[in-house]
Amino acid sequence: MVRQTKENAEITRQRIIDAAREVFLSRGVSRTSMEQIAAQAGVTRGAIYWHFSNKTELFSALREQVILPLIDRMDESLLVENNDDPLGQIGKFLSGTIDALNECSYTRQIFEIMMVKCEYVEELTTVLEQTLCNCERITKKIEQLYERAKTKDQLKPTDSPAILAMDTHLFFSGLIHLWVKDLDHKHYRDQATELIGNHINLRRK
Amino acid sequence: MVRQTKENAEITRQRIIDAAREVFLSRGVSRTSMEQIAAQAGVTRGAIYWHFSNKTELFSALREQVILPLIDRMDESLLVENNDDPLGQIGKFLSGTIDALNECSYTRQIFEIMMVKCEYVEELTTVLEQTLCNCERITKKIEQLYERAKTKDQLKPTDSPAILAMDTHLFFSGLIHLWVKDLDHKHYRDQATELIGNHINLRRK
DNA sequence: TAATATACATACAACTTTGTATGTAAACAA
DNA sequence: TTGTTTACATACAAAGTTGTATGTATATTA
Repeated sequence: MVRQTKENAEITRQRIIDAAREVFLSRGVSRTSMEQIAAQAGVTRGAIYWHFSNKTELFSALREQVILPLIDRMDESLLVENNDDPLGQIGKFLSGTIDALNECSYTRQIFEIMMVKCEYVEELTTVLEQTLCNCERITKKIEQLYERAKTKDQLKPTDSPAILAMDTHLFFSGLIHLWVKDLDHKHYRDQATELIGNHINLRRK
Repeated sequence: MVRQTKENAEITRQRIIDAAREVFLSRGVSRTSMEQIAAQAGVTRGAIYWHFSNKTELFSALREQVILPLIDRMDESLLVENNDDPLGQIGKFLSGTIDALNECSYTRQIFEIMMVKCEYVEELTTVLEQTLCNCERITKKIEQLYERAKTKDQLKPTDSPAILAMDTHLFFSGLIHLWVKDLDHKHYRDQATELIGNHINLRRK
């Protein structure tokens, strides 16, 4: 097979991405060679270099396939809509993200790659900046929800929405990190929803 | 110089570790070669291979030089001693760790290496397990302090020490991660102490 | 239907990296 | 003082990795 149809080419491209995910996960991004990815995908390096100019671009494609939809999901889930339980909405947003990880092994694996099997140097430092930037956006949206919770009298009057939002964001960052690292479901994976519930309840009036 | 005294050999060994830290930080662990470390240390690969059997062992030596003292510091700082402000003691423990990062650039750099410039695969997966294990220990100690805070009537009566401890641990994990990534001191590095104070105050009766 | 662009496979050259083997001069021990 | 070990430097072999150049059969287009 030397020349495929457009559709087949797209399939090949996706197979390469999937192969990269698998090899990245077991060998780490830096240690995997194009040859290893090609072997896993059942093609030659030629195919990879035709679809991607180098390993960094392949990694970016892999990452964006999961991160962009996830960001979209977060954004729409945090839309400040008419809701008479803003505090509960925050909880649902957090556990919804965990659910997404639980339900989709692709997403889960790519999270693991990004968090413990990837080195953020040179071309990839921008990825970290993007992540921080996204954190900031989400924190602001959470703050809006806390403000609505305050007007609905769900919070303790002494607590400020800005402080609560930042605290929740830090809590959730820690949870995500430990969730990903908790491969044998010892302390975080199975308890995540409960931990989120507890965190939210600590804020209840 | 072909044969050094024991003391000089020890100096060389430390120079190699220091060089590794610097190169790891700028190029990532996987991408740095022994040759690059040797050049930075002003020796040849021969010297490195005499002191360390391979890059993994060199990395471990580098890591333990910082992690072990830090764990010791945490442990003694969390010693449940007679203290009439256990809640404040938790806060001091957390900000003390941040202070340690602020004060020692070695520690700071090695944290950065371990968190965003290193891939945890194969030989290094045990490091992640150790980290989780240590987290568990610290959470338990924090829980003890929250229990003392409860008996001292510092907490809201509805809040349980176990839940508070876990929540604090997740908060702090998130803070450390974001602190390390916040290279331009935008949102976390300069505000860390304040964030910790807010977190503790959320628990106050 | 002929020309062209596509979607790869194959081949090649250059460089890097690793581990080890060997050399060696000085420190140390007897 | 003479071996022996130490603390490296140097040399070498083997393998891996990258990017590109080139080949090629088939879609696609005009």
